[in-house]
Amino acid sequence: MLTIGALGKRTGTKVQTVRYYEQIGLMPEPGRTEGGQRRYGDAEVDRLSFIRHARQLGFSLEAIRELLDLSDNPDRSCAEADSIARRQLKQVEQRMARLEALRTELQRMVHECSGGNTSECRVLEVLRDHSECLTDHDEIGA
Amino acid sequence: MLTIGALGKRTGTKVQTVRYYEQIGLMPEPGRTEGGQRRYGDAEVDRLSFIRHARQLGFSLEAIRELLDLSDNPDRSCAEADSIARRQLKQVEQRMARLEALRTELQRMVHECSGGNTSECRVLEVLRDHSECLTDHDEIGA
DNA sequence: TGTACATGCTCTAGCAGCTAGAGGTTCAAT
DNA sequence: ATTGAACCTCTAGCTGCTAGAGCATGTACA
Repeated sequence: MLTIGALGKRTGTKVQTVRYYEQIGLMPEPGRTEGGQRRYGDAEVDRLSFIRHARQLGFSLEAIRELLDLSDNPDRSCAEADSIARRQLKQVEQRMARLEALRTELQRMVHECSGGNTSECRVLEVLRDHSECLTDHDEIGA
Repeated sequence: MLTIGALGKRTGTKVQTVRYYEQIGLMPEPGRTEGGQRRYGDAEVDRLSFIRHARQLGFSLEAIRELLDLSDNPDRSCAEADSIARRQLKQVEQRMARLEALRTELQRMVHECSGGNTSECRVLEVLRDHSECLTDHDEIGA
């Protein structure tokens, strides 16, 4: 049986985060010692690893909740998990496209800066006047 | 003179957001009517446009605070603004690299999924077992 | 058996960057 | 004078944690 600290170490999760996951119902309420300390077994290690791994892949906690639910019910259709993953993939691709545009704009700003004082700074000028931009980049970056 | 709503429309900013920027000191406290409503002039339109544009390029509010400060002092060195922009560019590039790795992993998961039920779902399997991954992706996506 | 001290506990508040709602007032047009 | 949209302040909520206060437990060693 593992303490919460040991569980955290095994899965690369902070203790506070484990308790947070329990609080929002992602992790089950574990058994306790007489003194009230949490003790975990292998199932919890697996579940938390799953969660962390999905987080690393950028899945939201809500998406992870769904995935865990699917994982707990082996008879349900794989198509649901697949669609969650596809949704995530699409999000990642959209973000990349956005960042690509931002990078171009930032590179242009930086390359055109030639020193001197701020009254003739290209970086500030571009920020002051949107019409100098090549792309739209209407939505917030990232 | 513009109302807060008109200012918002001109700059593509929600009214609440304008008030929020005022609260955190990014926007100045504007003049008021006798009844207590905010009224804005051209300077505020410019300043808010600057802020929104910088946000669209992904700058944090703290970075924007610095940029505005530089913009308000035309005698200071352009190098500072340049370095803020370079920092932002670097961040964008790092995020892109991270997303690139995530995309690869997600594509692999999705492509290997061949239907059926969740007990043999590749998506869930990959999430369960990190050792199946090609990349490290240790840090949280995005 | 005593004691030290790392680790555990709960509870609350904070981070970015807004957004939404309650409950009330002002402004401009008719 | 009246309507109704837009304004006001204040508070709380969103995601996904993280940090700290103040106290209790567990374990190792003498």
